[in-house]
Amino acid sequence: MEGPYIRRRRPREPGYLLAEYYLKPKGITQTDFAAATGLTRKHISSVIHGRASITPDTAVRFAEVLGTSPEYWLNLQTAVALWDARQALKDDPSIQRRRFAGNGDDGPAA
Amino acid sequence: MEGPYIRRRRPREPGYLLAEYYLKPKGITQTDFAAATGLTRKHISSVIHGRASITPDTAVRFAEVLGTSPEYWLNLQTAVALWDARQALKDDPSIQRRRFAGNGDDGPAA
DNA sequence: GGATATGTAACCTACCCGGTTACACGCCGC
DNA sequence: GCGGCGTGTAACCGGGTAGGTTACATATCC
Repeated sequence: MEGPYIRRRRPREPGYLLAEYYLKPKGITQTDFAAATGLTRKHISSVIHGRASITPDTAVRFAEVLGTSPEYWLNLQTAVALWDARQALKDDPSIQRRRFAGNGDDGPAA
Repeated sequence: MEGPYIRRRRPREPGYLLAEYYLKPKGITQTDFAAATGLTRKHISSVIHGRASITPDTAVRFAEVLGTSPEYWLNLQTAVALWDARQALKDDPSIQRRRFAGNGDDGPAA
């Protein structure tokens, strides 16, 4: 194998999962969910459409209302953010890759 | 038991672990590490002292240079951020807790 | 006295979270 | 037709913060 496993496709936005697997099945409107979380209707809409991301604050609010764990929502978000960061830095020459990696595969010691 | 397990004390800053378990043991200076990651010396110092947090961008840079996973650094950071968010929202009245929680412990169905 | 490593302050730019207000559209029931 | 509801979205704003530049101070070691 060559290198760590990296998703080929961008992970789903957490907002998609919120709408598809929580709000829709339970028949919860965005308006009601906004009221329950203490956020604005507009902000919930932004999250669902991927224009706003899940912050720690948002994750705790979602978790408290839905009875899930905050880590669940936050991990979904960081997966997306990490994927984006990897893409952006893929060939960035300002990084000296494996410069201080633990094992001695940085060439012969001589 | 009552409620989810929550750390009593704030998790360690990832910067502390960077300095204590990576830079110091390997004899890497902040200056060299900054050069290797493509960040500024000042910014590395800020991360180590908890004045700047690990973003996805930073996590990827650290991982590439040290040969670890980006998730490692990012998870350390989100653990701290989540702890802070939980504290800040602990008694926030704008959240309707368990309003849409799945199981029916929201009272008798009458 | 030099060079090196670090902390830190002031200042700046860019980004983005989350809010407010307002308008437009589609659907439903009357 | 018309009003209410749920939703999308645009414009605008305040505040926070990532990360940079420059500069100065300190401590250590040669």
